[in-house]
Amino acid sequence: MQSNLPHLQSIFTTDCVIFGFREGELKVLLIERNEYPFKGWWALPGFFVEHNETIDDAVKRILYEHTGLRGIFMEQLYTFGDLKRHPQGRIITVAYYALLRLDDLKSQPEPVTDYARQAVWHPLNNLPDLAFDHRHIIDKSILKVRRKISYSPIAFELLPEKFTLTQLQQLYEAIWGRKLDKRNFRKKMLNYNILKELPEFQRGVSYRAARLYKLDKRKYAKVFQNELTFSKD
Amino acid sequence: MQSNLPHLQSIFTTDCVIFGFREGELKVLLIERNEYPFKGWWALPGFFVEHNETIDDAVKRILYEHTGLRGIFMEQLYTFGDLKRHPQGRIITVAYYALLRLDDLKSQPEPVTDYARQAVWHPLNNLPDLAFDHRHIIDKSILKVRRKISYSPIAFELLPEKFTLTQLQQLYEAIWGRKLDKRNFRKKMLNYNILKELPEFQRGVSYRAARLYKLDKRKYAKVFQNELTFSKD
DNA sequence: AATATAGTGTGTATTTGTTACACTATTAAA
DNA sequence: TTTAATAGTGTAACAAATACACACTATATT
Repeated sequence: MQSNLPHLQSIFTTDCVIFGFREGELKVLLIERNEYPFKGWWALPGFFVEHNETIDDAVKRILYEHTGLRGIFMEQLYTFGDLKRHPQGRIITVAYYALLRLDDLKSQPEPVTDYARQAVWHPLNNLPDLAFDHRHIIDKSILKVRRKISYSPIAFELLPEKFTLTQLQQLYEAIWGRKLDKRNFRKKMLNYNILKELPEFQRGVSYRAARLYKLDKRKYAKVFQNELTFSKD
Repeated sequence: MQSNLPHLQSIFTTDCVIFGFREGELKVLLIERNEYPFKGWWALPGFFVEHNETIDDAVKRILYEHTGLRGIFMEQLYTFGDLKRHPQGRIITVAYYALLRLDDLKSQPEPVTDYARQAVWHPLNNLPDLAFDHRHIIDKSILKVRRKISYSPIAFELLPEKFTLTQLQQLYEAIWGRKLDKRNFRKKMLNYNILKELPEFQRGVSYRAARLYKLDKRKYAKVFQNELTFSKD
């Protein structure tokens, strides 16, 4: 079936917007392309989808290659099929976004693939020019994440297992791009009843020791039964 | 580029969940397939995407072929790429949903295409068995529409230009599958400030003449600047 | 002609959620 | 030990969502 109908054949790829959070700001993992077109440009990690491979599987592969991790939160974003998005003909891309705990990374990401010269975390607010329509894809991802964290607290996927409420608030502020009221934020978060207060405190980061919390996954699942996808199989 | 890399070639299609609203219930347009596989089964209208055609364009084509109308509200839903969704090999489908004013239809839909034997509006609550994973696609569409009408009043796309608040409420009730309080519904809708009260009344439908409203498109656009896509170019 | 019915139409009280706002306790660094 | 930075806490005003009860009218049935 693959070869009979050449005018119906299409090549397609996935591109993945991988978000991380560090130093109070959102980061995106970009690769420097080592292939034409756009050789030397920054781009989203992504690759072709094989004809015997699920799209999800292709994304999981890309995530693993770039992070060495499995079980990363990921979700399909949108499929882009403009005729001119790729200079060499119409290539469709199914874009995903993923949320990553940067603390889980052992080291700086080193791309296993050879289509990339390097992979670097870029602050979202200061992105270089990007290949193809990748800037557009990132913008669309942010909008999605922004909307989604207001009805499903996926933000936790960006934090270490144990976190302070201040960290959580800074994360929301980074995603929404505006300051939040500390007391109101805490009230609301604790009212969700999905956080477990830990006996421990975080020391050394700030002047005063800060209470640590972690996500209560049972209650979390109860309240937000939206099927969240993770890149582990 | 199309023929060099056979293992990267995939065939893909779009499938379109076309919703309508009549007699107080949501309807979905289904076709009876005239081709194998699943010949004789009910399925979503959809077709192959040509390699020199935008996905949006393919959907617009399908919408026009089945309704004779342009300018229908449509939005991309999700891209399905399971290996087993099509018995003859992996065919990716980009699913869209569309909202249609049934009153705009001149006549019963007659498929121009010959892959369909007939096209029939089915009540959403009583669907036949469907080909492929089309049932799954429909379910996902409903969830999307349900969520979307709470933050963006796309429901108007299903109503005639002039409508009563009762009709609007019945539509919301059909989409959400639950009764709403009449007074609260009216209050909320009128508070959006996107409805224009008409001097006219609707007679003959109910015992009492009912006030007609129409959408104030300027204010609507101001408040909900979410890029809504319509199938006109 | 009387009556039942289904639909339209309106206001208020209650609850719930959102926002605004200021001080003390603790720790680190000078 | 003094200074500066951050953690942590409660309440009042306001806005929004919800619950709730009744009056009116056109039509259909008896």
